[in-house]
Amino acid sequence: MTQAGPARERLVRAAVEYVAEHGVGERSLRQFATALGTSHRMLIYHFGSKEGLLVEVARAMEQRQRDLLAELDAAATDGFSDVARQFWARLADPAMRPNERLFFELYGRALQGDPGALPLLDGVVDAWVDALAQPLRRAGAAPADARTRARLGVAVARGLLLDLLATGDRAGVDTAMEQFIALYEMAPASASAGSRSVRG
Amino acid sequence: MTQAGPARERLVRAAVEYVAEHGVGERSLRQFATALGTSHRMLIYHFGSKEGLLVEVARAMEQRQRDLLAELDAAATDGFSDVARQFWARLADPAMRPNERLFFELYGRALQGDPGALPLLDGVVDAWVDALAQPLRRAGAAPADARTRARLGVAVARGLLLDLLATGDRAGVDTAMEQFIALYEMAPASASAGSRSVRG
DNA sequence: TCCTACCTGTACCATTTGGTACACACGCTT
DNA sequence: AAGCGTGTGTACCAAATGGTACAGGTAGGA
Repeated sequence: MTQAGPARERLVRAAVEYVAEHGVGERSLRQFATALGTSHRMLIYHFGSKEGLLVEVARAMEQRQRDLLAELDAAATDGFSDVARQFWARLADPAMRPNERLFFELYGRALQGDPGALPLLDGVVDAWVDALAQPLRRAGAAPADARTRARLGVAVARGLLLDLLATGDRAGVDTAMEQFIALYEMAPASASAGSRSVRG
Repeated sequence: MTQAGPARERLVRAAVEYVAEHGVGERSLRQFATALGTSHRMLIYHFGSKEGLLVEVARAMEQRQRDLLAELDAAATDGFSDVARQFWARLADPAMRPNERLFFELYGRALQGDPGALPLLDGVVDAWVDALAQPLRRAGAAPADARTRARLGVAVARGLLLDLLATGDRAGVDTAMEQFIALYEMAPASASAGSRSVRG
């Protein structure tokens, strides 16, 4: 049904770029086709179905996320707080907003079971926790604590990005992020929680 | 074009309930109609258009959020950390997940400009920051710091809910939330950051 | 009784939807 | 030359889409 080849690769790249900028919305196969400079016939040929196209776009999005992360992790030199600050500055950069809008749109659809977006959920948390926990352990955190802290960090970043995308208040979210980072700098070195349980 | 009346109220309630459980997805006006026990003709009559229906659903969702918040705020007796724990326990409760799935689905659509979801963005951050900053000031925080801390708290809650909805790992997100709350308990009382800027 | 507001069903509309059938062209091997 | 994998255009399909026209029902007030 679906095909492989250079033409397909080109289409995937074009689709990711287009969708990042314009979103998925209620766009039809034909609308995608004309926007991508091809025909709906070709999209069916290469991806089998509309859903197949969206799955591919979602997968490619995941890959972009990972690439950005790897890039930043490789360039790390200073202490972890500074890495976090640089990381956040990259995420909050206006140039990234189309990507993040798409990310949250697909995330939301995936949570509702949309088969065209579900692949995005694969490791959408764990992959980042793994990648963030590593530098934290290097900075001296105990393994279990590093994972918890990484998980919290991912949540803070995503929550503040949701805020930023809705309000556009860069200064406000920057201040909040700075408070978060500063909290760890002020707290006792091994700020391990989790021994105390959250009550219902 | 659009009408007002008890029948409409009934439809809005039914629509919110249905959409909370099944999401918006690509559902057609007719699918909504039969699911709501009415005809697509009636939805057009009461809401003018499909989009009008979704706007109303989004508005009602916002209201539900506020109601939950007000309820918890009114019942507050202990220190803020305990209020936060109770609050989180409510948010993380499995019964709330359909609502939260819908919230994030609509949030994502709104970020992409979907006119049927845009009303959700109105005060989607500020209303919560206002409501959280108040008990924080009562607990002794300086006004500006209370707002920053509230904003960070909203981000943490939303980020961890995204995590929870994707992974289902209640224990993991609970631990992360507990670490976040504990951070403020361990840090110096007036943990005001923001004097230091995030570099680009 | 008539009027008006609210509510609803049937039938219909043009347009668009995702997907298919089929013919065809290119470049490469055999 | 023949065959093959890859790619593409045209034409078509049944089904579904959002929305409308129109007719009518029911209640209450004048």
